[in-house]
Amino acid sequence: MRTRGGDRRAAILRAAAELFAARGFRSVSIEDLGRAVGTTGPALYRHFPGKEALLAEVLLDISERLLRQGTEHVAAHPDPNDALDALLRGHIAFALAEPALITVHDRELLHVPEEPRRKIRRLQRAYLEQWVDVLAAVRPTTPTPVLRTAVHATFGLLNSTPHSAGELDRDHLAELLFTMARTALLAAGK
Amino acid sequence: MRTRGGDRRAAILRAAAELFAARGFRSVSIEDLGRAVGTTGPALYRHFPGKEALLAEVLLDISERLLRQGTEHVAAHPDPNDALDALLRGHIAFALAEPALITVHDRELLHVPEEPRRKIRRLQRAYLEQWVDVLAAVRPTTPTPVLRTAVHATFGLLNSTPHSAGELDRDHLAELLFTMARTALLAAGK
DNA sequence: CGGTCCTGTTAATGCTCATTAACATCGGAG
DNA sequence: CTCCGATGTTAATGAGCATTAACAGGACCG
Repeated sequence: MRTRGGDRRAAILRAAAELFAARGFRSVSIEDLGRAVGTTGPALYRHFPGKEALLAEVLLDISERLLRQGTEHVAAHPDPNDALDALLRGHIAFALAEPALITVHDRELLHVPEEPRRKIRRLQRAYLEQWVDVLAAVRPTTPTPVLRTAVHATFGLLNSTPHSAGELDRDHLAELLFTMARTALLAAGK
Repeated sequence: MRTRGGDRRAAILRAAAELFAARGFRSVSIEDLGRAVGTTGPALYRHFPGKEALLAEVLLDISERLLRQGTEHVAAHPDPNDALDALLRGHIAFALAEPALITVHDRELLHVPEEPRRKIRRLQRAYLEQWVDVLAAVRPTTPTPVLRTAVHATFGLLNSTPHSAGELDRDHLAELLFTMARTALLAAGK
């Protein structure tokens, strides 16, 4: 029994993110995951060493994508104000496109085993430092701890997206989040 | 074996919030909860009908406290600008004082059984509507769905507190959050 | 005193679930 | 055509854990 694109694996990752976001890591069984991609539970072990490793890979993937996207945006915009806007729009686009990933991302890190968790944290920290560096260029007099905290808080604001079930259409929501986040971030610098 | 204050029950609720916040509902066993308050696991059943009911009570308590506090603040400030500031400061104080409660509050609702969940949601919605009403008085021309979403996003910002491990001291953090949230909220109204 | 409620304790009970075993099937390489 | 590796399937296995049973002591009330 072969899949056309050859990516049962990718399908599992996608389904896992969705299910973990909706019901929480511990409440999703291996059998649930198998069923979601049209196989039985144990088939999963042909693709991943175990349930926790699967979660780790989901989180690793998210963190890497965010960091890579951030790096690209920063590189593409020499002016820090432009870079900041690009970071904001990029993060918002990601959050709107992949609410499940965003949800899992800050909810389930706790269930990842020690070693991959360290790596994920490193990536998350690197992503955050990108923001801090850009922000520091815009607000040179504000102490770094303040900037770091402000960026953290901004992530909280942006990642609230999945909880705001569609009262607004995508574009208005994106615009609203952009405005709020940008003003909040700049207000943080005194 | 009697407890002096007679509140084994309250101790369990406190410990549960702490443990659920740190490790997640499903990862905390009845035995863990018992041990945390100096008894064995099953003793818990003398105070709560079960683990889910215990979680429900924790969340109910939080939601009620936030709503009550909000009501008081709104009642105490006829001017909507003052009321908004009071709501902000109140929420921030709560989040800083009880990071565990805040964490559990928006992470574990999913594990609460149907019936209490409805009640908790109603309280959360009522709390949110308090903010929306006050904000609407300050920004009369902004459509309600925008205000609602903005308040949601602001909660995301404020509740990020537990994740910002102490880079800043309490007072600076509170002030920073206040400034960011206030500007974001007001910027939302065009 | 004697009984009853309250709160604990330890020892079942049963279920869910991750993981592994043992056994198919199929497609492609030779 | 045949063999092998990749991928599935179903049936153990075993652990963890919520919940319940059965039993005990102490406080308070009469």
